[in-house]
Amino acid sequence: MSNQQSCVRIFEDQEKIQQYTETINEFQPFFSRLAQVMDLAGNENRLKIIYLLREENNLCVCDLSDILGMSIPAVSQHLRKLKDAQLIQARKVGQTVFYSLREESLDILNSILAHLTTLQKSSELAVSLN
Amino acid sequence: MSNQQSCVRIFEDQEKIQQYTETINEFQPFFSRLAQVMDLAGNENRLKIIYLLREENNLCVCDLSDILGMSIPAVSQHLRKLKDAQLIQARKVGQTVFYSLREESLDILNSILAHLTTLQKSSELAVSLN
DNA sequence: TAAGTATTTAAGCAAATAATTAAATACGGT
DNA sequence: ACCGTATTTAATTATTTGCTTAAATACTTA
Repeated sequence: MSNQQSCVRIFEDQEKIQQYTETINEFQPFFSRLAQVMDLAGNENRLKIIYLLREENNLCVCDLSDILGMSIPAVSQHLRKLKDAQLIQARKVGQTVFYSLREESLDILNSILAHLTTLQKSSELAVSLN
Repeated sequence: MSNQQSCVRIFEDQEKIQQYTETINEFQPFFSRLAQVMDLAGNENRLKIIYLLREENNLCVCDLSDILGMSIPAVSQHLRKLKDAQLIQARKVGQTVFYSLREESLDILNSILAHLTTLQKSSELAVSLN
């Protein structure tokens, strides 16, 4: 940010801008975490994985690969990211690894997935209005 | 996907897998749109822009640049993406462009931003438990 | 302990992302 | 019509992403 040339608006409210700068700063860690979660949910395949894990707890890499038509390593790498971010957990039984959503992430993930039906409803509405 | 070699699990439920494949397929457009929105919110600076636009409707590129300490073009390009995805709208007054959240996207954006306070609360709780 | 299965890891690569800088556009006031 | 301001657009670049293929690891069973 070399180019710190503020605009020269007439009505800019320097105090308000200062205030928001501070608020943003104060909430920094939460913006960071929230963006991380949204970014993970922002990949279509990962979003489907999250959806499937909520529908059917304890799916293995294999199941997800079959359902989504993706290669095993591709699925495994997505799962790793979700696990690194503490959104899911793994449980190994024999040579099979079962994944499930973490209790602490249910809230946020459910609220994301809730919009699947919201979007569906509003698309039905849009159709019926034609 | 050349490597379509399903695992040879004993307890795989072929019917269930088939059923989920269909469900995923049926919801495809909604997964796609939801992932798009999440992806946009999954960038920390964009998430802050969304937050600021909700707090203070009608901010100009300049304001956002000042508050976030980002270059004007960087902000402008983020705004373009949000606008392309129909999440925000622009209103030009003189040479200033005021941005605001679109009515139709308030629902989903509010539900995302709600987690800022959720996360803050749970971090306070975590601290108090020490 | 050898062979087979489930999963992870590593290396490589094409595409997407987010910034920067510079130039273009649009508008207002003199 | 000219100058200054607000914003957008374009070109470039470094980084990240999501996949592929191949190899490594872990566990089960014969």
